[in-house]
Amino acid sequence: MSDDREAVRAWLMLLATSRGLEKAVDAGFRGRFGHSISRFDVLSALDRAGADGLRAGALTERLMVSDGATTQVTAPLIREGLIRRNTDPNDGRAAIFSLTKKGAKIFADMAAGHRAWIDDAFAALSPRDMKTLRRLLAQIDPARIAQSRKDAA
Amino acid sequence: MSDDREAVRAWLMLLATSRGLEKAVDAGFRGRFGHSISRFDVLSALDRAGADGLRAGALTERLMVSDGATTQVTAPLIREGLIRRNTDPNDGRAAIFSLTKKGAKIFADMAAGHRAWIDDAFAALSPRDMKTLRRLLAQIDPARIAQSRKDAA
DNA sequence: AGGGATTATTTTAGATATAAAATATCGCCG
DNA sequence: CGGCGATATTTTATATCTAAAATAATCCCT
Repeated sequence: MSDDREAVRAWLMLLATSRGLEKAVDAGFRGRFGHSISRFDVLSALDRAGADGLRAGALTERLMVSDGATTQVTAPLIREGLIRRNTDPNDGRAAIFSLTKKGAKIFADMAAGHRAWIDDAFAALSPRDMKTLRRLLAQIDPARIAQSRKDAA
Repeated sequence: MSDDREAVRAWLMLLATSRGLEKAVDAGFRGRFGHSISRFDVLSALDRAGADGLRAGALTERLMVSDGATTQVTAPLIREGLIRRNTDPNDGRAAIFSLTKKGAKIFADMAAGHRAWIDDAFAALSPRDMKTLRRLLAQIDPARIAQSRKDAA
């Protein structure tokens, strides 16, 4: 094991940057659209999925949250008519979520704002820097922690 | 504005990596010590502050959370005797939090686990990579978002 | 010194997350 | 074809977080 703490320092900085950006983006969405970043994530996933929509399980996977969270975050979006929830005709257990026309329109506006904010925050980085950043991030592997914990047990 | 979406792609990756690590570390702390990552952050801040401890406001600042969250996250740590809360003798409004001997001991154990987990997760990166990563992260500026939002208003 | 503005923190109300229990439906085996 | 284990989702009980109201103590001006 190395004697310094380069990895911990990098991790603390990664966490601070991510939290800072997340808060700023969330504040932006709430202020301009009255929706949280979590709801934007839902709209984004459903927008990508297209007309077929996504089953609750698939949506949960893309959002990286628990099943319960998906049920809860979709509820206000349904109430406001941005997304709809249908039961799969082939499987009565499955729920299928999809964007409404209204939801698609609002998502487009939110995505444009999001894009502009992120471009601002990353303005100091060159395209090459951003590629390097992605390459480095790709090498970080959270799964190794769970593995290491299992080995220790 | 650039025509591609390099910044958004980098941001999404940054967010996913940060969330993944945060969840893995939190699960590690909960499983091995019965404490959340938030509580670890409190112990860490107080450990650095030393015997003098930190006022509630200073602690809030270091944790990057709201005042209310600080009150709430410290409560169970006080109940379990890991930290203590004293009123500043020179200012009856101010609360001063500091580590107890028991808290310092538990923090040392948690910090060792944390260090090992992070080293594992970052194992694929060279020390030079980690310096590069920190340099790139340092150039990302969430404050530009708030600024940009204000300008637009 | 008295009293209102300021400052420090806690409390409260509401949003969002998780884990686990509950509910509902499906699919298959005998 | 009837029932039981597996699967999909929701509900419930907690844990945290934020924003704003409430509480408490200090500062400072006249």
